[in-house]
Amino acid sequence: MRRAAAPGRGSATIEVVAGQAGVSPKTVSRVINNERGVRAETRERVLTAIQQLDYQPNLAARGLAGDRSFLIGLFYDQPGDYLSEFQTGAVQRCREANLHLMVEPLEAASPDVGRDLSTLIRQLRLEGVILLPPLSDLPAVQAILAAADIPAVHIAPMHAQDDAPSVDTDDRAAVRQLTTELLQRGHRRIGFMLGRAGHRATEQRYLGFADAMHASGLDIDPQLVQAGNFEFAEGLECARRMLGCHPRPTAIFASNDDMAAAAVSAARQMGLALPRQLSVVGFDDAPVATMVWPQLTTVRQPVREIGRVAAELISQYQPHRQGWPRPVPRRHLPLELVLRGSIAPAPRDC
Amino acid sequence: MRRAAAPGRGSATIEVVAGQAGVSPKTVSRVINNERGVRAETRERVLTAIQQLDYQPNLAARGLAGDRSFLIGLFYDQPGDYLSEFQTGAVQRCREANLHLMVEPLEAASPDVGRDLSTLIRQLRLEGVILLPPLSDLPAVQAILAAADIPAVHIAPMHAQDDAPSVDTDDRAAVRQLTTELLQRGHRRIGFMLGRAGHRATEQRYLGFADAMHASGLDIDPQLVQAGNFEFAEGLECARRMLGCHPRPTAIFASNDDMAAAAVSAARQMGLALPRQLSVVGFDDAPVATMVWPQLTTVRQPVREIGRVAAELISQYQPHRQGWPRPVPRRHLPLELVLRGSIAPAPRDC
DNA sequence: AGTGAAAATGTCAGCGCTGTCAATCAGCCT
DNA sequence: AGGCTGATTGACAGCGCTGACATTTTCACT
Repeated sequence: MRRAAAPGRGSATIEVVAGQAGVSPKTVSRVINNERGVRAETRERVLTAIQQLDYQPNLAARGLAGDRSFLIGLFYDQPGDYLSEFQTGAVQRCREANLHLMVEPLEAASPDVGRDLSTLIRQLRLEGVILLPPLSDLPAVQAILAAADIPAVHIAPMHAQDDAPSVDTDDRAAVRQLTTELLQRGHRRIGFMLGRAGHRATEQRYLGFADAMHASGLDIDPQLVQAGNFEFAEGLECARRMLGCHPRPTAIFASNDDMAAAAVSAARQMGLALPRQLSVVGFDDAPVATMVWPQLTTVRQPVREIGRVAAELISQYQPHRQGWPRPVPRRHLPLELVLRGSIAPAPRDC
Repeated sequence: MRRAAAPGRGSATIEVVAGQAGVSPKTVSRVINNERGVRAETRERVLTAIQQLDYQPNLAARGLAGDRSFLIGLFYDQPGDYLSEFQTGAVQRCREANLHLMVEPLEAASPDVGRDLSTLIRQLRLEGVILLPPLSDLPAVQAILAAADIPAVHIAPMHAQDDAPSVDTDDRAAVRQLTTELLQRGHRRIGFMLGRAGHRATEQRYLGFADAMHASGLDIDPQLVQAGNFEFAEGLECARRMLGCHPRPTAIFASNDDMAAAAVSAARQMGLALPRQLSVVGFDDAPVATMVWPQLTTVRQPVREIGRVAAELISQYQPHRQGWPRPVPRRHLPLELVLRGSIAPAPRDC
């Protein structure tokens, strides 16, 4: 039995469009889905009808009939600026591909991470997922995804999977270059503040630092390498420990801007004049980078662009062909060095 | 013709569950949708079958048959910490209600804001939307929503609509209290830095300041009220202008922490000792509040909780009854004052 | 003009649920 | 026991679209 149509809501159906264009519903469907095998003139006619009727295909019906969902999942562990920038980029790209993005929190540390993910995937029938670090490196997550045969794009994974595309930036080179800037300004004792364990960024940024030091024939004083976790409070402790060393470092490279800001703060509290007595470098070009004085020399990440690219990669997956194009796509996005007032030549008296 | 089922993907259908439980599919449907009129014992049997088969109803099919989408839209204009905290809370609540959240950027300033919104609503067939400021005050947006008959929850709207629920916090009272703290410490010349025009927060926070000043019989020096826009850079300018006044203010109340941090920075650059020569107060308890020295006295917003409540309100809408419960739900969430080192007694010599 | 192959278009069932309404059942009264 | 009422349950079509396959059209070439 035919029920009353919802009043006003929703738009015309595909049949109405077909009538208006003088073709069968199937042909309209072909046009909507951009299938080949429709004469240009016919396509034009259909498109016109769609416009005239302001027709929007019914997602649920398309999904049910075609066994699709048009949904991409974006999973994150930590809310924050990074996430919201990233998702803004990803949504933009999804719109162009006529996909939609479901942004979902997922606790990396929770023992239920697998079950939670699994439920979401099956409930939403996601066509693909994007994993933000550190989720991109969780074996439990990868297992679920593989079992469900869901394509995943990993953002800055520590260990790139052979069969999973990834997007990252060359943090190592950027840190190497910025460390070299410090070396060129005469710094020899440089402290390094590590990020949270288990992140690619943590590893790569340190390696870049080591690269530059070794290339200049300098040894790294283990006392001057402190384990932070990307957070300000921890950065404060690290900085204090470093600045308590003798001889004191003349520069500190922090793995992100929050910790760099902490270094600035700690130094100031110890009465040091910045940047004369201490140079500080950070990473991310976070808002705080321009909120401290002197403003931080840092590295700008194109976060929104990374989001855009991640969404683009997902849409390259061919479900019914062989899956990912070969070789599996990997994108490395360029980083931009941002030189600001927080670095200066090394003091003489050191 | 029956096509081959997708291999492995997806779960059992409602028919399989019905078979296992020895009831008709319709009864399973009743249980899933929590309809009344199912005997407790029958319900139990169905639930068991669902568990055993790990059945997940097909969203697309439910949507198509029931003319629903199970989707709530969250629209934002500005990415950032606020957004990502908010959405985390909203998603949590949505999960409990078996709804899903689509987070979508929408440029408030764009002339296409209406068209963009309209497309999204019709494409996704959203069942409700949450509007973050300043979208919550855009007439164009409200018109679209009303025309499409979509329930909307407004977050911190300037002008609460009679027929639209809203969630907000009593910024006015919080600022009044904190201003009083300054007054009690002997401050008389207090500068106030406004937020971006068009936000409820901007208006309410200023009113709270004015309340406290007037309650103490003090006049507000127009020179000491400067128009910022919630951003650090602008805050820096505002602070410089204020601190250039004679006599200099002994305290500055900024409408958010970024601008308060700017005030700290500006004061420091002018050689003032903080908090001895200048007290500073912010709002939000943003990360930067504990990254500057001295740490900012501020107001903590329960952002995640606001998100949760917004999602809860949306699910109170009764599409086929009279719409919103009466009176239209409005929630005011409590704010927490956070007293930190950035305020001190007013200096004598002023 | 006639032929065959490829291109374009159409037909129709069915995706997995839920709305409508009909059928059945349990409990209660006379 | 029979009849009545309200509570449960079931039968069935159809939501709007797309997959598989059938049919028609087009067009190059004989």
